[in-house]
Amino acid sequence: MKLDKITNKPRRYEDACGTAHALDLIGERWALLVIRELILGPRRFGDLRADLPGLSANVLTQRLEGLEAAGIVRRRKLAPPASVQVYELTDWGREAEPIVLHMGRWGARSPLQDPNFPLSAVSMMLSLRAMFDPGRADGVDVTIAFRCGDGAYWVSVRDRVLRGERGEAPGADVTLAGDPGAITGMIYGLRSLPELEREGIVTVSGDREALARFAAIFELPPKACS
Amino acid sequence: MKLDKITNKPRRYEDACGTAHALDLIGERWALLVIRELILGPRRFGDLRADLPGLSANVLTQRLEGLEAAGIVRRRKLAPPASVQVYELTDWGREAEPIVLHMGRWGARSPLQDPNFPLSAVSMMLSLRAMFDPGRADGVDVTIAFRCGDGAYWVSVRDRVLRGERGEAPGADVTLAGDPGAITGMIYGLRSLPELEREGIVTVSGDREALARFAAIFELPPKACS
DNA sequence: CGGCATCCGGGAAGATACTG
DNA sequence: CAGTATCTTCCCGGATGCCG
Repeated sequence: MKLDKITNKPRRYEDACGTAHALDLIGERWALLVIRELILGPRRFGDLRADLPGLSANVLTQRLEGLEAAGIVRRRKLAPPASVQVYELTDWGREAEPIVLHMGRWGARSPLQDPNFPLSAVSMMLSLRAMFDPGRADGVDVTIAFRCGDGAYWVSVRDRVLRGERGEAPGADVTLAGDPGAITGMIYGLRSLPELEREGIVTVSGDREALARFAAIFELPPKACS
Repeated sequence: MKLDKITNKPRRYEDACGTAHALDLIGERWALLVIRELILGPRRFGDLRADLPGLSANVLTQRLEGLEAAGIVRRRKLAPPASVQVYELTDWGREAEPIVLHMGRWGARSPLQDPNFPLSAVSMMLSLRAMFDPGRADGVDVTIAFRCGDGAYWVSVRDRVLRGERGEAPGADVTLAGDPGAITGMIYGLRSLPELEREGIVTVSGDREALARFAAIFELPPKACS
């Protein structure tokens, strides 16, 4: 947390409201996006930097320190022979996920949003979580593997439940490789798959019918008329 | 919205993620608290200043301008003879309420929160909305009126549904007058009502049994062990 | 390479005073 | 009452360099 030079205490809103206190903890610039990148599991300093392009190293250090002091993030050293340091959410930190998802759904309705900016793989996964509607998933049973950069992710829909994690997919019907933003745009019906394949942005292998059934579940919320 | 001197465009995260874009819009300091104060209806510039001590006039002006440009807040001139200007949420802005409530519930679990700071009347009302648990409201039928400063508010529980607004209560069982923070602390069982009355911080008139049934519904979430 | 300290410029936040 | 103008403080973000 940021320390005030005079009082040597974190700068706060000095408001007993829980929302205000939450903003004391996660309201600083980049803080919630760091949390977003940690929702799918532990990550290294460099991973975070790579997925948050505008965030400089010193600010990332400050945020991680603040979030750790607040009990939201924990740093852990992996056992040898890996012996690398990773950052992960605490149990309570993980409970901030609904905040991230709610903000995502709400923000997606903004008329000012620009879908042409880069999208991290974690954001792609969380976007699917946020936009999943069990009412449209009737009878769908599909597992999809994603390969984005050197990261592997997967999602499955079954019994009207969506699951998704980082790692290798257990028996995927179809594998998508490419840019997360392009993949997400395709799933939401904003970009055509043949075109993306023709341009080499996305490659597909496996059951394309399964992919179509999966994509049919998702729909972007309508823009708020401004 | 804030404008960058070089590009003359608002400073953004440049991230296609909906969460990041939401932060572009409401992530600036004080923005979400301004929204919080508007959730229960239109307010005047001076009302907002009074309920957000610490927020200076120029920053409030900037936030209101930014939120208006984003389509979250609208400024409206009341019809004569009132003829005063008020700020209110747009339909889409009102949909940010779940974000505020989620953050409130989550922030209330922080071990670092200090309930001794002042609490606005709107925060008191939203806190009740956030902490209401229909499962504990079985058979409760109570309406409570609040008088905080010169503002009137009310809540009712009936058929396991909580309602609450600004204004005069339609047939309240009991009326509470005093500081919102003290009232909230009493409802959550953190402060004793007899003591608050003895010290003149809260005054009660009406059916005290109804108040007790109402208060029994509410319980603060456990602190996250840090 | 990963993590962190330090310096610097620009700009946002905060306090105060002032105006219609 | 509803803002605006001004000034100061401090945070953000970039660059650099140190150390394991």
